[in-house]
Amino acid sequence: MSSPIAEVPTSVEEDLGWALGVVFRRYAKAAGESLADVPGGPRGYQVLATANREGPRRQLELAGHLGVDRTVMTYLLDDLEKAGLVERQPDSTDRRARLIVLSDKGREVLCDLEKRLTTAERQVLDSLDEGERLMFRTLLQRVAVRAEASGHNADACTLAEELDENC
Amino acid sequence: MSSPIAEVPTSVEEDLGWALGVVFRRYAKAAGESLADVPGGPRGYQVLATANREGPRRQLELAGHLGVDRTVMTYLLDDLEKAGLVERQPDSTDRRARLIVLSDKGREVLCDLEKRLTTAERQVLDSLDEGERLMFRTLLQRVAVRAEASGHNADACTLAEELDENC
DNA sequence: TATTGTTATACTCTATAACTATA
DNA sequence: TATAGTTATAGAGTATAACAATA
Repeated sequence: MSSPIAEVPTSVEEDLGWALGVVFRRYAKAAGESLADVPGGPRGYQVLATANREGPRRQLELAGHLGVDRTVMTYLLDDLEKAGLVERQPDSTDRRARLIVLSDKGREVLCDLEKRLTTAERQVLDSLDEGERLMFRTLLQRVAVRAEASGHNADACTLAEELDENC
Repeated sequence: MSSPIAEVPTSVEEDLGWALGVVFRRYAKAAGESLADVPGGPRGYQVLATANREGPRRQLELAGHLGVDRTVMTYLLDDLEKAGLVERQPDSTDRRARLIVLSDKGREVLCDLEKRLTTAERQVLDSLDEGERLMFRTLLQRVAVRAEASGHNADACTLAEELDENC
């Protein structure tokens, strides 16, 4: 009905960027709708999830983990704090820094949000069976963790220059 | 050195959205740097690649395939056309529409861009071995093709409501 | 001097609305 | 009346710069 393009599955070799973009946008849309009432949307959720999983972290750490600017993190936390989901607590080891901790309400809300997100995830990974889903998530997670670790200072031209493709 | 978060690989069960975001941004950054001189950057490339692979398509089709608004597509094509990489040709079956076709120069450039992108892709998928890379790309492609097909009219609440997670 | 966090500002990107020309 | 494409405008999101407090 809509676009006649890509109804024929193309070779796997091409368009990693396209596939990543489609899946990312699809998930972002589904998650955004599921979390429409959450301050900050999917990002607000990620702050809650990270603070809950990793324990109290500094704003700058959270910003790096989420891939946003520190100024964005300020606004995000303002909203979450106004909603009573997190608190900014002083860091006794560095009085410049603030540690982000979940409130009791934040923990409650987080539990509910995780259920909602499971729905969104199912929608996106609908075309995979149980085993494939696990495989996909495992590989994606590995790529992501590695990407974050080697991270923000991308070693751009370090390892590649010579390539021979059949154009 | 940078953020101490996520150096401990977390359970696969959580944070699909986080992993997708990290990998997507990582690829976008690498691709953006590789294609800095291309009109429209990675999107310009995708227009060229799609037009080459699928043959002449209408602007609206391309916009849907790339996940951008039709107005964005206009600007994008303006730049690509100015650079002599594509041409807007009349569609004999509908005089309102324009078919996007690659110029000879566009085909030349595309070949070079594909080589560059292979570098970017290697960086991103660095942590996977040969077999895992193929598996990951195959699964991702499947998810993406399905996402685009079932597509833009997401059947949001169609299949899920009941969920039991251990919070 | 460098860093954490905040605020205000500017910029980029994208979508919205109005328009032309076709159907 | 509805659709393909263009243009101008407004809005959302993001980054930049300047600041205060602390290291």
